Amino acid sequence: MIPEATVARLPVYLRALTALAEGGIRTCSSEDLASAAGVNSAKLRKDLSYLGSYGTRGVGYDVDYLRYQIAREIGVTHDWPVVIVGIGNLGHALANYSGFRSRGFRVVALLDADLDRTGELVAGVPVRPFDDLEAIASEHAVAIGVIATPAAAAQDVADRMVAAGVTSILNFAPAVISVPEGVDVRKVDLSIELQILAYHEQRKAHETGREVAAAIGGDQ
Amino acid sequence: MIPEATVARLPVYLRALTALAEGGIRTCSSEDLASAAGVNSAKLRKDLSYLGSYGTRGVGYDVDYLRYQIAREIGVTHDWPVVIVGIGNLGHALANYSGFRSRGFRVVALLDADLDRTGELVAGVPVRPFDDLEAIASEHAVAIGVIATPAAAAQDVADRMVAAGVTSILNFAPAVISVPEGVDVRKVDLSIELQILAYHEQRKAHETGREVAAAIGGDQ
DNA sequence: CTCGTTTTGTTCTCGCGTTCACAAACTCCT
DNA sequence: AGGAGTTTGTGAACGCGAGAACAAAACGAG
Repeated sequence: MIPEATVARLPVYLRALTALAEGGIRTCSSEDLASAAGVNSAKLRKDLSYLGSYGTRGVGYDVDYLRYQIAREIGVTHDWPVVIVGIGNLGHALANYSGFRSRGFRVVALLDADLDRTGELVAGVPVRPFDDLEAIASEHAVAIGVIATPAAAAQDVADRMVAAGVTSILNFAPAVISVPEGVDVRKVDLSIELQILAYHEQRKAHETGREVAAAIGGDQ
Repeated sequence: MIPEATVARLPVYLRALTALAEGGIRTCSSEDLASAAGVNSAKLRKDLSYLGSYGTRGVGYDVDYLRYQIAREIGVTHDWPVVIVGIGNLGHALANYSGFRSRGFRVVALLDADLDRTGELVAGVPVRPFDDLEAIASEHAVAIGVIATPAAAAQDVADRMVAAGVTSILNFAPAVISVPEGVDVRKVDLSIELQILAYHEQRKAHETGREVAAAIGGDQ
């Protein structure tokens, strides 16, 4: 059993290894890979040790071999079919995102509740009515769904996805969705990320403000 | 000092409180708010206790009051100016995202290195050359920048942002960027999120596969 | 005023994740 | 072959966050 924190970093290592491979590098030390991935080398080695012993002491890791082992562990040696629901601005961006195709995912359908959009081509894939979800999910054995709808629709979409056999959901809608046991949900929320930055930014401003105040006003 | 894990949840509470307020609810218990935010009530109360004692025992929390206190703590009682660099599909989506404006952020500029885009209006804001970064940053006192460029450009953009006085960066490019001490970076990576889901999906498939194998093959 | 009910704020314990530090193992050079 | 130099894999210590459990405080009924 691989710890969740490690699982979340494996894709980062995979990307770093791919970058190294594209740079023509065939072997790397844990130090090299760690700095490419933005973590420290002890953590990297421990993470990799959960997968097995794929390195050679005194030498390092074979880039291609390790890359394959991580890809296999994550499960992206073959493509996963994915449906995207909600073809607004974000849905468009996701459909066009080339990183999906190149990293183990294939967008098999774009769905939107707005029937005026039906037939529109986005990134070469036609938009279809949301009601086609069940047919598409069973036809392509879709296990992963992406929600890019407004918040109000998110729970309904999630329910329908689960009923259609989807067991992993990536939710971009700014809403908390509840799903049955056994279904995984990951949430990406743009404005929450910004608010977290704002908090730290405010603290920095406070700090300097205090320093300035102290410098000007002295110790009153 | 508020723990980082708590800081990351405050925006979720803020959003849940806003939803409750819009539903006309003026008072709520920790249990109510916790379920709206998708956490358990003990954790919620502990998180809120870091801010102060804003509840009333036996009664609960005043929705508007608590909302203001959290907004103040996060620092979104006033708007933060934000620049977005890279107006591709994702940049478009971000510029159009209404959640920014309504949650304490104001997009003051859209920048793109491709001069053919200059002047194009996106969500009412004109696209300007990337070289205007310094002028815009100092004019509007921009502290927060968003990177929505391809991976190859991310580090350069980050360096320029830091030089222009940006001290918080939200990075959507699939690349690790390094910044000096004192600059905060948060990373949002779409394909990494999907890969994490893929890992769990594969494990589920394995599980059922084993169960099926066991059911068919017996205990050999 | 007193007692029972409700709900917060806080203490305590447990488990996970991170990091340090080092032994084991491999290469290279002499 | 042997020793010096590298680098991995892992055991142990430490710190942080999650959750349970409870005491303190407010409210309302009689």
